Amino acid sequence: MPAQSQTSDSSTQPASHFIHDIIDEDRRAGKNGGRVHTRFPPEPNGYLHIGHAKSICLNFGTAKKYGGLCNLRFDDTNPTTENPEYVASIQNDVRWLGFEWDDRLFYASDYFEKLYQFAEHLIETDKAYVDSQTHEQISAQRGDFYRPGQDSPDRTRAKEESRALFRRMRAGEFPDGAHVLRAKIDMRSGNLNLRDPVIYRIKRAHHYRTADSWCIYPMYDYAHCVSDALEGITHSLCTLEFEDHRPLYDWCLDQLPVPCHPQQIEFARLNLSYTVLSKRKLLQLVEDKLVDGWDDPRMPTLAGLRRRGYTPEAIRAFCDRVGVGKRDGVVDVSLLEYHLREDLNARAARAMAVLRPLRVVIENFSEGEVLWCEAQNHPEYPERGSRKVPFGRVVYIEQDDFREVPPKKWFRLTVGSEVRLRYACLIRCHAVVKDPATGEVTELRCTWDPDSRGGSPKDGRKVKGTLHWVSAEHAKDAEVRLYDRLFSQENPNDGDDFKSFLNQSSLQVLRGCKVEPALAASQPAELYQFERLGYFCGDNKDLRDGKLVFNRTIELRDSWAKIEGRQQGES
RNA sequence: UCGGGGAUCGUCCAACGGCAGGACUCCAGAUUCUGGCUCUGGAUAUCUAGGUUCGAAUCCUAGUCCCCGAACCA
Repeated sequence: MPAQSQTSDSSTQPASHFIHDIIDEDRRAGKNGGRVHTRFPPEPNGYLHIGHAKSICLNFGTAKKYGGLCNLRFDDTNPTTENPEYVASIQNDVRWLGFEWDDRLFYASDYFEKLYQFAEHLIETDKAYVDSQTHEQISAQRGDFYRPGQDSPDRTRAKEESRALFRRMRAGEFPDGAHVLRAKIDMRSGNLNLRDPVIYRIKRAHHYRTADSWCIYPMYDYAHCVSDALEGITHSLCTLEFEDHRPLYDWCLDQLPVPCHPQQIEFARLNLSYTVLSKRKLLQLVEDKLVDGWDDPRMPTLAGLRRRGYTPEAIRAFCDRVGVGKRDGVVDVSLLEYHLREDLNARAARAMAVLRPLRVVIENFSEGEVLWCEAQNHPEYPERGSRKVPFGRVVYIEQDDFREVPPKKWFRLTVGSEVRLRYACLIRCHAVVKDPATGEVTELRCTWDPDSRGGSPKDGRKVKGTLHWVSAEHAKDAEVRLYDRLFSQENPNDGDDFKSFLNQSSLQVLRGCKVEPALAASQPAELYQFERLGYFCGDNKDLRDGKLVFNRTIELRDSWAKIEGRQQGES
């Protein structure tokens, strides 16, 4: 059985929720002929993040559940912020997450001509007019939360005149901002979105797909609902902030001869503790060089999570567990980490690596002799085989696994104590060698028990501590990047400036780490558990040309750190 | 002070007039050649006040609090 199938992908049948209740009811009533067709509609103005993953899983997952389809559509109606790099990254990320749109890749910009014709239809039916006032005049007339708006003097403009002006807008006869096309709805509505919203503006900007063929561009509220209808979408799922756009969504479709009228349903977007999930803020981190690009392993982008070592299965399981509701809240990042560890524990091959090496000399072990130790690749899956790890007279252990003055409940190494070197043997420490200048421990002098070859002593005595180690003679050098959460505050969105909550030690680069020789063959993005430390992966950019670079995806749970932390709290 | 939403363990999600349940987190223990994994046990919640009902998280009334909304952004 391939290792892949033994992982913990729990994405078989996602949990039900209020949206599926609505769809169940629609199907019972025979709406849309029982058909379910959704869409994921990103704007290509940034990289996808874990919040988008929730929407992707919802949209593609809903289609799958009901035997329907889900389109990928780029909502590219604002040429000033969008570009092909984002289009490419989004497609790459959706595929990586495990979803496929087949031949249903669409762009709102593909509908520009149709959108334009529908706009003329609105003018013909007296449902839209060209307003020639300034931006300031229009916004002053909009009123506010407490006062109704006032009709524009152009609201009663003859439709022939509006039509002529609109055509001249398209033809490029006016400068940016000279005119706009507005829907004629209700300037006194309590819903500001219905106070004659602008649906077309003049904007001389080069569009990454339509180049310079247009100088007028449709606005979201108008373009989105029509795009949905043109694609035969049945359920248009979006986030809560669009709730009071729904009357406008419905209004537009009610005025136009579109093939169908999709139902917009809003759900709560994902928020995660200790991070920010807004494209604006993420873009700032990138532009201000506070992180190393959109795929920095500390970023909550899918590209960043991928480089960090997250798997699509872990992210999907997380999105499924988070659920779908209408309350906006903040999901604890520990839930994400739980699903990550659950998947990685099943998936990752075990290996030994020493991050902060401490030299250990086994005095009664012959110089030049090598003991080849049989080490399992995965203790829970013996069928994944084992490897031979060389052991010699000099090995490295983790500095942190030795204490001259052991705290309570310490069962690692100290002078006089005995520990197991995993898969190798038992050793006992007799003496420490210190740097005379600094007093720093530089070497341990130990002896081994030849009757404990493989790690199990012949007399069956119990040894509580087991350490990971690497033979000095055979070790490979590696760079290891230790990542921690990007923000030190649980909700970095709370204060005045989210950047002031950046965790100053979110990245620690360790050089001169010692890894077991088998790791020399590791590949970019390959996942490991470095025993007793955590999950690591080969960096997908910098692991190359024989240079070993590993990213720490996440630490193992560390109950010793808790005990010790508590002890220190008590003293 | 307008319009739209929302209030259930610390967190997220269920319960759709009939025993408030699950997951994460936390705590205690068992097991262990990873202080990992696994297993067992435990702690913690219906915003408030009235009402309807044999029975209310759920229905009604009145409050309170939170979120979103005044781009020619999406």
